[in-house]
Amino acid sequence: MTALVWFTRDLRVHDHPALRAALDRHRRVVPVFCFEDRLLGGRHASGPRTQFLLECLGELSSALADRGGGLVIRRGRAEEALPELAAEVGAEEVHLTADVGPFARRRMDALARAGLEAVAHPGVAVVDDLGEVRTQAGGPYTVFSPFHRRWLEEPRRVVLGAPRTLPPLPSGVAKGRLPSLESLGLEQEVEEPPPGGEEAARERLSRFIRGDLREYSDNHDALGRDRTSRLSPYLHFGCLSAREVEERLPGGRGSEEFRRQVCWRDFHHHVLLHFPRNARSEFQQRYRGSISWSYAEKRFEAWCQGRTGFPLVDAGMRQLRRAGWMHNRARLVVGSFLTKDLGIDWRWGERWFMRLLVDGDEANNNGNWQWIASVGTDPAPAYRRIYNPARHMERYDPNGDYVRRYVPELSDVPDEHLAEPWNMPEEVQRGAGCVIGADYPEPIVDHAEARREALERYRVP
DNA sequence: TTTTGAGTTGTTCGA
DNA sequence: GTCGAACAACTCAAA
Repeated sequence: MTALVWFTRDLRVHDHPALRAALDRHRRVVPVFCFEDRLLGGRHASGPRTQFLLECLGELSSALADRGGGLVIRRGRAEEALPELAAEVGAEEVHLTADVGPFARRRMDALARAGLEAVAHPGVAVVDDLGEVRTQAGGPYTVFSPFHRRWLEEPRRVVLGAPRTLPPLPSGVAKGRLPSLESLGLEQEVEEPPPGGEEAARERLSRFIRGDLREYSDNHDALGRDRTSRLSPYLHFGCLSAREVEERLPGGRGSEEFRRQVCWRDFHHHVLLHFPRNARSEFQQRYRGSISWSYAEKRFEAWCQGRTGFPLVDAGMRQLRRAGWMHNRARLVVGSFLTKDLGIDWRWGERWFMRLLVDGDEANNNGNWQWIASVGTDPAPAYRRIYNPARHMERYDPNGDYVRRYVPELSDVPDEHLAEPWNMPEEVQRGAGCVIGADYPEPIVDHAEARREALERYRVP
């Protein structure tokens, strides 16, 4: 008996329930990854993320080969390529890790229609059956805190080790080759991307647990220090299982806080599972079609390029361009700025993030964009989510380390003018080599005025 | 069914 | 500079 193991966003050998189940039940196991043009060229296409994916796959392939097996690479629609491969190797079922997005779920249905039995296993979230976490009334949760309380009580599965050995691939099966990024029609737009792969992921997790986790509660919001885990890309592609991450937390205040952040990931996945239409429209019905979003392209472009004239916003956006990643606190500030100060449709911001973020994840990205746009699951009123970039800089980047790292024009601006450089007297501007309007942009909006207009927009009957 | 407590991460204004 | 109040009433989830 032969089975396929279809890898999607679970690119690891440790703690992999689908792989383990296939090995337990079948003598021959054929691991496969399928490049889908729909994903590579669709609205979530991304050069940086695909490059990261290629690195993960290269390493996964070696890890499987080191254990006696291998990874088959195919190109095309899964519901065509997988039944084809199944026929080649005489497999009747395919094991995979269940996912929550609308696309992943449609794809799984298509596979069933194509006549290949698909067996889904847990492995993306911490909790096994996210859809079955229910309120007492039997419905899905839409507020984080009650979800979190319940989530802490949910049963957990046992963390699995990596298999020691794997059966060899059937002789004669075409293994296929990893494509190059260029051949996929994509380019690496990011200068300093994180390295992909399970090894890098496990190394980073260990380092985080030994180091910054202890002081995580106090430091995770400090932009200049940047003591976050940076595990998000690895969690997105499943180089690490979220369940194993949780299991390895040693306890204590930092662990509690970090675990709560991991719970947000499960929460966003839970919400998207139950409300797939969120992928395209507002979770809150009262805001669907009732807010007149701006589509001002020049302003959007200024935001994308980090040239808004607000140092913290620009630093965040340039970090995204440079690293394919942005500090969470900065994501909130740039998100608030785009949707509240510029009044631009949150979907534009969501799309730009998906293009550059190595950790770009439909559930998390959509959930967080809707949250900061005040159209999602956040119960707080919009006026509490209009962030002042200057106040945020004073609070979370008081020495300007973060801003100066990513906005070099401002390196010599004195601390007291860094949050609002447009208020610098002219001779100070010249002294700092930063003339506003020449070396660094004028602010593209007046925040106080933009705030008043935003409050108007959200005043929906 | 009704009631009750609570809701990630704020900002501004005026005393 | 510091502090408390206002922002605007609403909906979720559990008891």
